[in-house]
Amino acid sequence: MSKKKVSLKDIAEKAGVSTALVSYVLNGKEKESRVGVDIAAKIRQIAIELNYKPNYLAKSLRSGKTQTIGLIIADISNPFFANIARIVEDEAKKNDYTVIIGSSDEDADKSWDLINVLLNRQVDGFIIVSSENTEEQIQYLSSRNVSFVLLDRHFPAIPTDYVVLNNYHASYIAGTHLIEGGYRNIGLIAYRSQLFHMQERIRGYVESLRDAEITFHPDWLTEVDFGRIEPEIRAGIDRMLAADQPVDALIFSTYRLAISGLKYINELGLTVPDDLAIVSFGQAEAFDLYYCPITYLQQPMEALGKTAVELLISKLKDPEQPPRQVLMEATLIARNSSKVKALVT
Amino acid sequence: MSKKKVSLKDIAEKAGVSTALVSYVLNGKEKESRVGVDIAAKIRQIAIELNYKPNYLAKSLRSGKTQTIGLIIADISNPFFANIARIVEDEAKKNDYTVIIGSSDEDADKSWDLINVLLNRQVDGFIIVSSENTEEQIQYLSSRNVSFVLLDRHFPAIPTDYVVLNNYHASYIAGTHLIEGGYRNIGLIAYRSQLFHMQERIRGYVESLRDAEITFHPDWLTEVDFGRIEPEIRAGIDRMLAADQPVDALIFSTYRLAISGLKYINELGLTVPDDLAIVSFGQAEAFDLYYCPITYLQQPMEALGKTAVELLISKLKDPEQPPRQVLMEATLIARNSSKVKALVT
DNA sequence: AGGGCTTGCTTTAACGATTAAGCAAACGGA
DNA sequence: TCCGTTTGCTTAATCGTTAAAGCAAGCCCT
Repeated sequence: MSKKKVSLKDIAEKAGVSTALVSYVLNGKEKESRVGVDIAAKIRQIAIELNYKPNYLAKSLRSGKTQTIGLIIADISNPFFANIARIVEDEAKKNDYTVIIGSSDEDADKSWDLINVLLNRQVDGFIIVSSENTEEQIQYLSSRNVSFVLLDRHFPAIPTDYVVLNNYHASYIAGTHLIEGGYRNIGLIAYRSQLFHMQERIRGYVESLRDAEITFHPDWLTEVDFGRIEPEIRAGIDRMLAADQPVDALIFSTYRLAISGLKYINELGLTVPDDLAIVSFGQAEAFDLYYCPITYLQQPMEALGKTAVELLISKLKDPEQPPRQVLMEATLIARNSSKVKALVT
Repeated sequence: MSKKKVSLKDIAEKAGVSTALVSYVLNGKEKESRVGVDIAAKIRQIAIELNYKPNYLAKSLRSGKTQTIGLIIADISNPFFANIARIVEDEAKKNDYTVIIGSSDEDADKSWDLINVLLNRQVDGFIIVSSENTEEQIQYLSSRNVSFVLLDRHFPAIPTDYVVLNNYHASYIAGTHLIEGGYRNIGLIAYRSQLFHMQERIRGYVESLRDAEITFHPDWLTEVDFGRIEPEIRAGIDRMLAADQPVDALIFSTYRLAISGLKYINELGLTVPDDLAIVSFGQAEAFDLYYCPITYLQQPMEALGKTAVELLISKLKDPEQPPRQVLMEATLIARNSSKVKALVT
């Protein structure tokens, strides 16, 4: 496409020098390479005149670096991840990196595909929001000495760089908040997943009950299959409400589960928070719009995204450095959906 | 990073032939290049053994093609665009293209930046959701003979390839739907924008009123500044409700306006649809979750994204072909927010 | 048998940039 | 004056791939 590009050679010819000199000057290596002051000025001048833009492909081929980061995200249609993507992109650009985003759609095969495509494209490193059953992919990258940072989710068994939420604590806070609001029979809806962040969310919830000396009732925990969210949430909520000790509050461990669950709660004609108090992970416009604004755990998205980029870039500079791990805290944004329980007199 | 890559040379050495032969074989040019059948087989064999992966950088440098598409989106945090991005990515991958996504955040300067970065990265072509005041950017690309397809928004004054919604008709349908539901005083909230798609949405609305012989009242139209959505929507709704002929129905011309508007309507304590019927462009989980599900104009996202990719790829194959324009229809999904007006007796 | 075609491969240049190595001219020191 | 250093530039190799051009051996045809 388009007009012929300006290359070093064009500048060299116009200046009557070799391409080497031009390269030295335009890369600020005039000192080390003993380039004459006047010719350097002339070269710079001509470069501007011709509006020279270096060819990244050639640069990359030579250097083996593409200044490109591969971002593999579990689900781009989730607004949380879409925002993370935007933040990562911005931050990367500030550091002169370009980001190639791929969505694995929570599918291990798609994730493999993406990794291979991006490796082929010679990305310098990865930021990865891992899906289920992708440990081997992470191991593979590790074994090939590819630089990467895990974001939002990590595998405790594999020593890697990562930036994640303190999911245990976030969940614990959510449980405690409801308990302090007078709710006693608190349910949790989570994904049926081996992913550590999900296990931690369950653990935090369970321990918040235990610390308040509330006996956890197995019926209060619904684990939902990723592929069958709708029906399993319905069944789960039904079961929770029909339990010996029916739940009076629900924690949703992700945004998507909350959306689905709230729809069903609407259908059932239940009122939030009188019939059922709600706290959810994630954040979304939908929560503001709900007739009763939803209490949610706010994740430090900016910080998560920025830190991931920082860690990766620092790793790219010095691949030998030991892995760094960052744990961040969520903030509970209390709203009406979890307001102090009305006394039943 | 990582182990040394396998190159054509490695295969050539192992097979005891020149790299040229290897290149011919692995590119399926054995016939034209008269490569011996047995040596071809041997080369292929070795390539598999060594797990050869071609170096895209070198290929691209040589060919001038990167098999990469730049996707510039007006706002990635908008779920509509995030979904479009995903569809474009999938479709591109099917055609062996990689997508680099950039969000211009509705900002012309950022859009310029992105275009330059991506041009420097030698993308083969662009798919662009234009922001306001970016005609000159489109003109520039045109004049440089860069291949691109406009998506969702276009500039009628510039002859380009594009794939957009029939915004006029969509808006007309929305208006007509409300009129048929018995609403007479219908307001529209739109962006204050010169972008053609927005103008068309306004035109469609106005003409739906005219065709129903309803006199359009200027107070019924609120145009909102992109940077000041919240306050201007509030002011606009206040004005519409205080008008001589207060509105009994509202059309939101984008998803984001609807979210903002509905929040305020909630605050005012108005009931949808009894106090105010609603129809909105865009689609989102939030609309399902609202206590009264929102009627919306469903856009053929799949088709939009896929067609854009198709047009672009076909343009890349033959850059000389005349521009093609595609107009798609929205479907009105009627729900409770616009149900037939209860008779006031 | 000698000229031309076919077959099967190699050589070489090129894409655009970087960089080690080389080389001539000018300069400095004793 | 002579040798060694510095200065200022060029040459050439390299990254991995492609493709035009070249070349030797074997074939056919008359």
